[in-house]
Amino acid sequence: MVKPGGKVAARAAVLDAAERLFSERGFAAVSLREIARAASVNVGSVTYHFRDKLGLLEAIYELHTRPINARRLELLGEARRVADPRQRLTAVLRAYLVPAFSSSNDLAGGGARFTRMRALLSAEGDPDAKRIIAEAFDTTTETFIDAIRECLPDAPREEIVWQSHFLLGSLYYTLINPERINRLSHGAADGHDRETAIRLIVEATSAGLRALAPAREPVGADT
Amino acid sequence: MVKPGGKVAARAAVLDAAERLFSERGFAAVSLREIARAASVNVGSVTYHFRDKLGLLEAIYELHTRPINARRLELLGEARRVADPRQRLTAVLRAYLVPAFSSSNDLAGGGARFTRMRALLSAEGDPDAKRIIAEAFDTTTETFIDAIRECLPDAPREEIVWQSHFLLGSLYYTLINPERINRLSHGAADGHDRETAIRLIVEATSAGLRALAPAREPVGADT
DNA sequence: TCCGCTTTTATACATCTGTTTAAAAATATG
DNA sequence: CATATTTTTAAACAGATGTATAAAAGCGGA
Repeated sequence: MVKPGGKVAARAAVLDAAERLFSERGFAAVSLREIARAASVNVGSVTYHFRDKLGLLEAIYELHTRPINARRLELLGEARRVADPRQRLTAVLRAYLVPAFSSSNDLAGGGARFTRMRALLSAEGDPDAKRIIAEAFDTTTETFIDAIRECLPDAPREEIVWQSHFLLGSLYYTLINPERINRLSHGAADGHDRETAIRLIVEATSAGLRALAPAREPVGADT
Repeated sequence: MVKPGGKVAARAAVLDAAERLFSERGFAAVSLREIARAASVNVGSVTYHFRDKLGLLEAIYELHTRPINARRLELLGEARRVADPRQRLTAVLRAYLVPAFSSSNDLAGGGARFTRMRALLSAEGDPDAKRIIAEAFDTTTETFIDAIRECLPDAPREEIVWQSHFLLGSLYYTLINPERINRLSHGAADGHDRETAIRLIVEATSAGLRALAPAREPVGADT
């Protein structure tokens, strides 16, 4: 057991440095020695606290998975109480996105840094890492798919799956390559602007989702 | 100079093996010895033909960049001649996607394998690799953004940039994680089905784009 | 203070990395 | 065939990697 007040500053420092480096350059490309150096700690100290490089990754996941999912479900509960189906859909999508995107200042509580790390990890094929990633968020994702279906009863479920897949791809790619937005927009837009990113991903996804539902209203606002 | 008819089978074999391995596991995670082994060739032979690990990556890029861009512009030319703006938008998006997605059987001519490799590379932060990736496709992307603007004159350019960014993110994530579609859909959909993927990405993106055009922005998106 | 436990350190390990070298083999050319 | 060039090979290089080990240091409670 780790005694409170004991000299365990190293553990937190390693955890923070590892998360930062992993989120910047991925899992395989960062060495334990680099993490140790960044945390001003000996290499052996890393394996002492976390057993493995994979153990370190596990610890990072354990730190964030629960809070992010909890916050997501909390926001989802609020969203479900929105009466207007169209606004409800927006609220549901925001409930999914915001906790994954929001402030990374706190070590715990999730945030963009951790999500960026997950984006990089999902790209690396590392089979051992995949075991850790595996379905840490899938059940929550399914809950959201169900919530989306409640907003769009006529849309086929498979296509909702595709759309939410695109949402995640948009999120990940924006976290991985934000400067591409600045480049292609000639500076008119900023890819690091998280609020704008969330808003536009939500708008794009809800438009895509609504396009799935066979036109309910025969007359009315036709695009 | 490489004489035609010379025993340069090794070069092609290395190129193919490298592209396959890079597209499966990324750049940093694949070693030259692994590539050499897969191509039944000596390690020195790889550096003889390609100088570097980076030279190898350059060669793969040179093999695909031009054909893909040529095919894209060819299809774009056809798309621009579509009269109906809505159908034209769809054709423009397809012109962008199809060459990046289509058959990977031929070594040259581009395809999903090469695009998957690019998706992985864009995730790895490798600065040397970034130099090679840099803007091999950005000018083509700008051409497409202009073509989209012609279909949607009222949409602000920055938001078109964002939307095409999401399109690329959706494409990449689908190529990286196709099995997630199968998992979340409980087998009702197949993430490896390229035609469906193209169709749905096009539908989602055009819906998102069209949502930009008519209504004015409700300012200030607060929770 | 001394003791027992936790944490940190230095060091060593085998293995793998990208790259280079010089010799051997294969091929083309006269 | 003999020669010149291209291509392939085996071997070695220095450095980095993840991990293990044993000694040292730090610390809380008696």
